[in-house]
Amino acid sequence: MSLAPPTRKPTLAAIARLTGVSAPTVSKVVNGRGDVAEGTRAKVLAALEEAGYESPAHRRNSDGPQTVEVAFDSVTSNYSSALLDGILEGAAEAGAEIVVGISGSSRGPGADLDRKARRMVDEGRAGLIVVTSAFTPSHLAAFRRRRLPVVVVDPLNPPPAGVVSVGATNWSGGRAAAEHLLDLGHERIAYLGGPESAECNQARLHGYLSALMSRGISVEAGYVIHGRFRAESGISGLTALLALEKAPTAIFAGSDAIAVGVLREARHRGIRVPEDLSLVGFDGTALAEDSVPALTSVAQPLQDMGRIALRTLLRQSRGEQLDSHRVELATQLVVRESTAPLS
Amino acid sequence: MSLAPPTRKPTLAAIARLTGVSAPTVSKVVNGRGDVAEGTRAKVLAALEEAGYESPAHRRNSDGPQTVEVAFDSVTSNYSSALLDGILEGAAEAGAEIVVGISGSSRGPGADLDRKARRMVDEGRAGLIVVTSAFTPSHLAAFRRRRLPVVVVDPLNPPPAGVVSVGATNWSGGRAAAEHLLDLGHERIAYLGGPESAECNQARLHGYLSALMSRGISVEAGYVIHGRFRAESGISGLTALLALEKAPTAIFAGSDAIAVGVLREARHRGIRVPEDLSLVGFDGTALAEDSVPALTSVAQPLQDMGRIALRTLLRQSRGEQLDSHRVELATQLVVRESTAPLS
DNA sequence: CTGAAAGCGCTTACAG
DNA sequence: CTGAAAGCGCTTACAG
Repeated sequence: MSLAPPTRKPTLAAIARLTGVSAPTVSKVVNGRGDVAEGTRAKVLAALEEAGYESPAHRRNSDGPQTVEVAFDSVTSNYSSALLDGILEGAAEAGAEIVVGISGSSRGPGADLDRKARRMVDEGRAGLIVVTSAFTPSHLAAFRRRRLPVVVVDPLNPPPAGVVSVGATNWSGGRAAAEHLLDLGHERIAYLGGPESAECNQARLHGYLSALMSRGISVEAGYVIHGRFRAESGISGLTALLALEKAPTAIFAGSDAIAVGVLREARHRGIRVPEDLSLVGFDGTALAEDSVPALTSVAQPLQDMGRIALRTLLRQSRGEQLDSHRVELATQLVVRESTAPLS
Repeated sequence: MSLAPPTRKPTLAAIARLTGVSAPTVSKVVNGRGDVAEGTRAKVLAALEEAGYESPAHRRNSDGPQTVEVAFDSVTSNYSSALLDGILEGAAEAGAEIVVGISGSSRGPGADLDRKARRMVDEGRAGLIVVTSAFTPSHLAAFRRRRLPVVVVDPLNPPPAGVVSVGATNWSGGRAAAEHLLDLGHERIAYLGGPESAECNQARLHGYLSALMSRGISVEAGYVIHGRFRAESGISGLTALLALEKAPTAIFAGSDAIAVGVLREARHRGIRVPEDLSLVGFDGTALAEDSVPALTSVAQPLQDMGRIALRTLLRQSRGEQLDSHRVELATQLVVRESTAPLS
């Protein structure tokens, strides 16, 4: 039985003694080296956590404000801007700082990822917010090994179990959009979505499908088209829909950007919105309000999503237990000028 | 005669060898301890400087990538997004990192500023990019004292001598906009600008004035109105212009956002653009392309401006001499649908 | 995959 | 004031 030692900052050697492994092995775990048996790693990680060990890299960065890294796929969209605005707001409240980067979507995840995680530890990042990008098990491994918290906003794929994600009620939003069109008498309603595998896209699509099904309406062949969350996909999507034998009378677009593309192509072809074609967007950014006609759109609380993503990340970084691994904020259908009763 | 040693970072021990004192003594000098003879201290300091020794404290901020801080007044505009995109592009090229913040425009500059500069030094920032904000002599003092380089993009006021600024050829752009309208036969041309004191606004205004003057056309009273670079200023501006005895037949707006406001208010009032009113914007963001009718606008190369601001800052931070304290990139008038001959 | 041994750069305590 | 010696916390190279 030993007296509690004067509480000093635990050293690497102390952790070694505690776990019964050597100092070099602890060093390897701390620095995320690969050549450590999983069992050993787990044991050491637990002791590290328990004792509150801080690596030199961590230590030297932890005296200033916390720094959170944000990886966007692109920064030039109203969606990204609104989200960034919310993240910055949250950071200002928490006294944290934001480093912005573009996720190099060109390269596949690999050794690069490991380097990125290592760099982030070296620079003392509190964690990473990933926006509209894929988050794979190999990401998870690289970040978890180094105890870097991650929050994913609107992930492009279902993130591995245990990864926190923030989004909106995409399914209800999709359902609300379709119901609005159904209520206006439309039955030939198409869906022009983003990347097929994107989780938010899937949810919007299935919300739409469920609304149609519950009214006993089946979706025509060719009425569901996937692309990217960009105006170009709206242009090509409308073009494809008009080539169908039975063109739709209404379109639900998976994002405002897509809807703007539809609008542009419709104008180009002399199709009047909403007289000839009703159109609903998704996101509720300034784009929806500014376009002509103003877009009926399912609004996401993007600023709040950004703020909450930041706060959730910091909470994880402080080691707090989270209530949930998925935060979903309410969407709201905002009716403007781009939808009208079927004539 | 010894061969040049492989250039590694000089260690404390190396400095000791160089000066002929012991390592502990060098350590004392580096850490500013008092118990060192003045002569010894001087000798060691000189060697430290000469060899470019970096203390662990210093090193912790300088071994990673360079970090540049960017202060926006707001991040939710196409203007800011495009600029940020360029800045990030430049940072990726240079291996630098970007910390984004919103400049707290609410508080006046004071002791706060000094704190900010001090914090930036503590965190080892390479410098600061200021976007569309005021940069005053007291900023200059706070940053110069700490040898922190600063680059101002589209400053709201003429920055103090010696501060580097990046912008576009606003005067020529303003002149080009007005000449385009004059060429279409318009003579009653109003200017709806941003903040009166903003340098870029002044340049655009005077470009416009010079075009009118050189055709011997005088500007009606009330035809020049200042506001903010926001849609609201377009709405209020058009309202004010329509209340004049002689309403203009064409408007040159100081930004696309202002022009979009004009467009919205015009539509609201049943005024057709360009049939009843010709309209030219400024910036050439996605806003201009997406609005209906698509805006004739003076395009600024915002991405390039961002990239160049970043590169210029890093060059300063490396101590390179700059050729010029003002970098100006070319603007270009892009004619779209919002302008037509005077009928 | 593990750890004894050697080593790194720096600091401390203290004898002179 | 100075520096030989011991020590700190951590990492590296490498034998097993």
